[in-house]
Amino acid sequence: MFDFDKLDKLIHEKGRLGIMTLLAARPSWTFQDLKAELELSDGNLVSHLRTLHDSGYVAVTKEMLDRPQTSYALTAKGRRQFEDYLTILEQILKVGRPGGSKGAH
Amino acid sequence: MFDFDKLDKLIHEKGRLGIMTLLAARPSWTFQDLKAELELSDGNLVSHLRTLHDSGYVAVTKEMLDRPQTSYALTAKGRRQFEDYLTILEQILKVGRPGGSKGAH
DNA sequence: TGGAAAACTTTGCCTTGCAAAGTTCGCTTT
DNA sequence: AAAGCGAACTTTGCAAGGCAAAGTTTTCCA
Repeated sequence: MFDFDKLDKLIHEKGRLGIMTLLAARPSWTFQDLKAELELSDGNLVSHLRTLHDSGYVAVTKEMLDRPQTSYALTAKGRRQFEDYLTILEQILKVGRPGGSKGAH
Repeated sequence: MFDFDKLDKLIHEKGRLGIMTLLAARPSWTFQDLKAELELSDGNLVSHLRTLHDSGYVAVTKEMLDRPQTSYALTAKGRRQFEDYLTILEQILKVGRPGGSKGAH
């Protein structure tokens, strides 16, 4: 009926889902911008980003400007995986809303 | 930008997300039908259903036909919560797919 | 030299999912 | 009546993983 069990565990976690969504929305994000937008602690944000990087979903760029600045972007793999994830979200919306947009306020 | 942190933890878990989606798709499901559709073990399915019931998201009906048969349905609260959840999924789809359906295969 | 900010590490707690095995209960069959 | 079966549920134990808090390193600026 729908492939809910194929939801990528790495992406399907609130914190990382937030990160992946932002990274998909815009080509590059600084650590500070992600932190401000997602309201996560330094430690948790770094560790989620490392998890995603270790899995090859996210590319990391370190610069030294005025201050040190690390930027993050999706890799091709990350983008593919996220797109598959979104496809399942669409299935859920379709199945979970019988009759289409009937009940929408 | 989007309320990813408002994703209901009770719903945002693969197993229970599957359950809630099915319950939203059709008024009533037997335990056996849920089990067949979701391919979860008895124990896990029961325990997820209990979690949802304890939170007032799911109503339980026990009958004694040929065999014992327990059925499950969403409560009004469960439906509301799930609808809110779906709303956030829509935000994610919108934000996570810049340019709309541009990249869709 | 002292301090601030960015980025990252470490530690520890605690929740929670999951698998596996066992239990209860009512019906059916012999 | 006794045995067996299937549905539904409980229990136990393990292991993964999120989260918070505090500490560390490095570079720039006053």
